[in-house]
Amino acid sequence: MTLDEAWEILLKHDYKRTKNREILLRFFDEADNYVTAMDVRVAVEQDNPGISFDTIYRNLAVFSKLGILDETELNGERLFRMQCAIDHHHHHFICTTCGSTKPIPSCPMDMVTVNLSEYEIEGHKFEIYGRCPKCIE
Amino acid sequence: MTLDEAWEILLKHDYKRTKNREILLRFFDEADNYVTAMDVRVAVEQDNPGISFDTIYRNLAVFSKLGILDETELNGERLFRMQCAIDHHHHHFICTTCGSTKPIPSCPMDMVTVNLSEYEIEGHKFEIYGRCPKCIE
DNA sequence: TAAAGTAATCGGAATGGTTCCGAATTAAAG
DNA sequence: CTTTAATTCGGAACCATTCCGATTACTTTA
Repeated sequence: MTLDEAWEILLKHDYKRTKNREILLRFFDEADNYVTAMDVRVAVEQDNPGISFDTIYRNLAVFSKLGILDETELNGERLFRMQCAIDHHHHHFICTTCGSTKPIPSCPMDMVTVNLSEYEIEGHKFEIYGRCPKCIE
Repeated sequence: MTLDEAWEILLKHDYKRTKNREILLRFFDEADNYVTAMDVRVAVEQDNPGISFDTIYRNLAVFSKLGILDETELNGERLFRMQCAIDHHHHHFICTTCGSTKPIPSCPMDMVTVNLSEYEIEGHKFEIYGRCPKCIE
């Protein structure tokens, strides 16, 4: 997802164009790993040294809700990254060392044979964890 | 997994047979939903009113490490349940309201076509979330 | 472009789940 | 029965996250 697409979504939902949101989005636009709120805090320090965690978490939650960011969890920490540009639904391998990802084009939901017709499905999660080539060395 | 099997594993790894472990295992043996540490605390109150969270978490971590319990995470909370008796590897639908589960026999790892040969795979997660028939009403 | 209204931000305090710590207790081995 | 090491307790500490009241910054409207 590009910066412009993100802003388009935000403005459409009546969120204002603020300096902090621009800083956050720019950061995620360049990073392509999953990062924590603390990572974000450190990374945007030169742009806004006094940015509060309240602001970070509040906006990350908004971005996540609107589908601008992807969110997952590892060892009790929340991780965020820019939503992939790839148009069709897919999943990821996630490096547990650096947070980098590799897309997995297929979705296991297509192959689930169990009868869940009486169940109300809200979502699903498929992720492969490990170490990427760079982090193995 | 039965109580006896759990104890067999624990003793084999030189963990002692204590009252608290027995209480915890008995509880998980009867419950078949994913529960939080707080749920455990409340549930075992009559057996040991003064049981500390330290004891609960410490033992749950041991059980989880030894494969006696299954562990997952939902909305920032850790959830535990007795490891399934089903012998072959599988996954679960998890009710976000009551924590009950339904097995999904297939594993998406069998169908992943992406080349991950240069990656070191540590694990994977496939879960479907939603509401079970009982909780829909 | 000034004023008004509302959203967003800040700093710090509060929260909630989890872990740590030293002292006391308990299980297993000798 | 003693000894030794693991386990437990209670409470403090920790850490990520959220809440709060006061302040600041957008956007709209005139």
